[in-house]
Amino acid sequence: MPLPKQFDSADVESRLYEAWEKGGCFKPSGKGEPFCVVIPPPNVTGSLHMGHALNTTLQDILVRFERMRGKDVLWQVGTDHAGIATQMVVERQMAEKGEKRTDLSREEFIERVWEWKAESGGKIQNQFRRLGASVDWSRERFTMDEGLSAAVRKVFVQLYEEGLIYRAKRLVNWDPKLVTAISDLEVETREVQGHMWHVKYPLAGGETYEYVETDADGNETLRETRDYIAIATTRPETILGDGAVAVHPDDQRYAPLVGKLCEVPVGPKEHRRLIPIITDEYPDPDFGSGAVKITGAHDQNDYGVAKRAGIPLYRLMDEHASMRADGAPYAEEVEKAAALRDQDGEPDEAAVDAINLVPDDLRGLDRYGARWEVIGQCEAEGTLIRVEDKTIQQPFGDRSGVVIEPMLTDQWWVDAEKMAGPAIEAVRSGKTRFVPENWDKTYYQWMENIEPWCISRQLWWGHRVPVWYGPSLRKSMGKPSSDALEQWKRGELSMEDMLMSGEGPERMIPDHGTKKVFCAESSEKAFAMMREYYPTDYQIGTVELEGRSIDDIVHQLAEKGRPNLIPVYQDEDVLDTWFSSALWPFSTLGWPEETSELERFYPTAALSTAFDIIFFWVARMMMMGLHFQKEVPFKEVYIHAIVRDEHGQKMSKSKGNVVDPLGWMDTYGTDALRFCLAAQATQGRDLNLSEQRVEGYRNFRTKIWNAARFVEMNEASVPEGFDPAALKLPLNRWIAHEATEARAQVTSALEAYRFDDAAQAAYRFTWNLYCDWALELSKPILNGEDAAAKEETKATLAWALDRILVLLHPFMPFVTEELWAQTGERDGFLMLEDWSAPDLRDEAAAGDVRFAIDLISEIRSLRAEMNVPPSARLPLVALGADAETQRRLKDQAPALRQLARIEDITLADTPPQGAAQIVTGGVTYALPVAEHIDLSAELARLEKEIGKTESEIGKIDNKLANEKFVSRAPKEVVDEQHTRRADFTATLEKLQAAKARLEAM
RNA sequence: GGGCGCAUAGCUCAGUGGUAGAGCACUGCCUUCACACGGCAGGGGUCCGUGGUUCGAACCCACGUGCGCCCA
Repeated sequence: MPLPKQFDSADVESRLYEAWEKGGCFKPSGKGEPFCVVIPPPNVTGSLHMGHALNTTLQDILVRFERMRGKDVLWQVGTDHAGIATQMVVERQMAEKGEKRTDLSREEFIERVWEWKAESGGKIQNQFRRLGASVDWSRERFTMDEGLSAAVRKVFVQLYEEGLIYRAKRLVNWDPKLVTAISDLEVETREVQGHMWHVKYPLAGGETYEYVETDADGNETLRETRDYIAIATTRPETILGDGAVAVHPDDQRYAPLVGKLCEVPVGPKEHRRLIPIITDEYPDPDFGSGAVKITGAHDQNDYGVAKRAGIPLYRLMDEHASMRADGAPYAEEVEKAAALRDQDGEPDEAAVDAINLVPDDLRGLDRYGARWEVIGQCEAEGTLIRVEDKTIQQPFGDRSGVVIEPMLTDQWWVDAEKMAGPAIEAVRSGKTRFVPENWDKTYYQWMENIEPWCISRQLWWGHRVPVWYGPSLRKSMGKPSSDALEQWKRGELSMEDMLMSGEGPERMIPDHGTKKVFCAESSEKAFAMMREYYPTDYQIGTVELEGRSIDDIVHQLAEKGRPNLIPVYQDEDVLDTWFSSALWPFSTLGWPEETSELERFYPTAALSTAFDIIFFWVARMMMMGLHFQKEVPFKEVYIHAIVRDEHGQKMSKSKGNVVDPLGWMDTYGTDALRFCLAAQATQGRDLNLSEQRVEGYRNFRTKIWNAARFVEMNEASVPEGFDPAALKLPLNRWIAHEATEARAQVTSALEAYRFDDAAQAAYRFTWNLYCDWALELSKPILNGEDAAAKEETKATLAWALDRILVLLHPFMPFVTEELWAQTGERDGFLMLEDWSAPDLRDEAAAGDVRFAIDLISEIRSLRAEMNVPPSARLPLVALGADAETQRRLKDQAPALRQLARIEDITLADTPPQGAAQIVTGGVTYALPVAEHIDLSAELARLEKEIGKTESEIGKIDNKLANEKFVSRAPKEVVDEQHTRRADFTATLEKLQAAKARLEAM
């Protein structure tokens, strides 16, 4: 069946992908050197965007290349569970039916998420199939599947036991809409129009000072007596939680105030708090007033200052970023704050956090409502100096779209600093190498300044923190009297007194006021730990808090007459999705089981990803891999570009310039998109994607298709026992030579992750050598009389086409596989074909064919310039040709006749009358163009050639005249210049002779 | 403020000590029997600027200008 005229990408793509998968082509062969790549797991709710398309295409190119080279390739695929995104998707779905997550129990909700995943969670996987990704689907993993969850729990428990995971109160990015901590990655900082409010903080006790400003030369520009310090803030509502005012230690304006107290200028007048004026390197004397208010619980920078100076961190807001409404009336809370401040030593974090410094009238307002109230009060009191319009950087939650509130909360943390050491060392020592290598700087910079990693999220969907809490034990005097117990139940006796009222020997009893942590890989193990810990006469029961406090539960149990039942509960938080992704290179290979895959494929060979997740993912995989496997997770990290639109703009939904890769795949075919992405994947620069370029590569695909049709129409095929090393004709030996060169170029480019060079080398060989010259030069032979030459040429064309299919397969898997199937009797799939081929370089044959190519090109150029009609045939006269040239002319005569439309070829010592002349390869050729020749045009053309040649000779002469060049430059460079000069001079002489002959006419 | 980049043809980009390249776009010619998603030919460049190193700089170094991005 002949090849169809057109390649139908839609039909071929799905059919072939299925065939590959069915044929087991994506599975490791079990033979050869192991080569493993783990796919960066896409979000299970995600769909394919251009970044995925690029990353997946590049990986697939590498993987197909290595597979064809005979390596034992495992491309490990899977998705991550994307805690927030997935929970949101399911909640949105529920909302459509008028349901809320909290209508369900946690368990029921998680069940719903699994149902959603079963129905709709496979979208991006199918899109990977459309891209042609040769991943091993039989090993697909999901971060929430049983094995990966076991890995997560094991890692958590071990790190906890090693002290590398801990619970602490620190500042996090709090999303008040989603009501959870989120990672830096999920925070998008945007410039928005805002304001800067300048506010006076009166000095305590009405003190005054001389405020002096000077210019750069030290001249005084302002002097006044002030009884306040001015601060500037973009968030006036946080004034309520100020713990200090900070100035730069070198700022002379405020030097007299350091160590003094000033007044927080809002809240009821009679309860104004006094806060210290301190120094810190953070305030920029040139920014605002130079004095910065410090609200440690609601600002990253302030947090640092407060921590350094021991300033209390007053939390002002609740989980919805509304002003706190808990605690005692404001007057009492202020006193508590003052009492804590006056205590010696560091204030207790929890005690400070319990203090609510929001004045009674502002409690329950949202952040912005409170802001206007605060401004209003300042204005009324005259402490508002001025309001400045200002562009400010504001953090937004990328999923919720609301302003992120830096907030002090209790979270689980990984002590990343301790784990970073080996991860830094692994890159320094070259165990893991970044490509391009300058990305290691980004890695070092982050690793060396790494912050504790917040791993807990206040969600339901995810790996639940494997920690259970119960009361700790403390000593008691024995069993309390039943009277005391009754009194305690009625609330007439404190628990303490009740417990101490007992008689008999001392014993351990639960103290519900303090927590005991049980960290274990399963509830069973945790339960066993508890059983061990608690006295045998207590029962242990697991409860879900579901919004209740443990005190309430304890009380309820007591009321029900079950004081011997100890309620324990699991931590309600889940872990950051990145925590499970950090284990990806070994968890997907089966860890914690000791699998043969883990043994064989870890460390993996290469990781391909974009630079923006070096921090969030690459660095963390390095830390976890080194900690748990004692080896790096991958030997090389290829960092590819970010895909931008054709004008270099970042693609974003708001700009509306997002290109859907699937759309282009529909229009141009997957192969064209893949080739385009590879050809543009240069190192060290972003990738500006243009539709015209994809179109160009679609044309390239069509070109290959048509070349194959040409081969087919000539009934060319590779015969049994074909030996490309035994070819006779220069043309055939030449294309074998070029095929060898091309394969070498593509191979070394791919080994160096130079996808652009690899694509270009394959493109050039296919189009500019095979199609433009091999096929064209074959035509006179195929149409000629020499049967043996015909057979050899047909066989070679078919063989060379096969080489092209092999070479292009990693880039364009579909069209190449289809042609492979359609153009011969094949033993198997092209994708499993051997990449290697014998070295068939032959410079002599290459020289012969290049002679023809050069001469044909020169003649064509001359004809075009002389406006010789394409149909006209011209005789060619070689002037004083040497023996080799004569041989070549004889050999190449059919080619010259057909491709340069030469009539016949003769040798002469002097040119015929009225001939245009060209000089190439040291020989002058005359083309009697008689009726076509325009004498002056031909003279002008020759003069131009002469001018160019003279200028080249001039440049070389300058060099050679330079004594220092001759004496200091390497000999071969000098020799080369002599050779070049000789060549140019010979050409020049011949050109001048040609010109002289014309002038003589 | 700290860090990382980029600046080469109209556009998008390779090149990185010795001869300036590609693709696309552009111009002219050609429906020739694989392909007009094609063929042939052609035009087009102070390699951002200024210094320095060197026999020699688009390339190495310094400074400057402009533009990105990351961290704070």
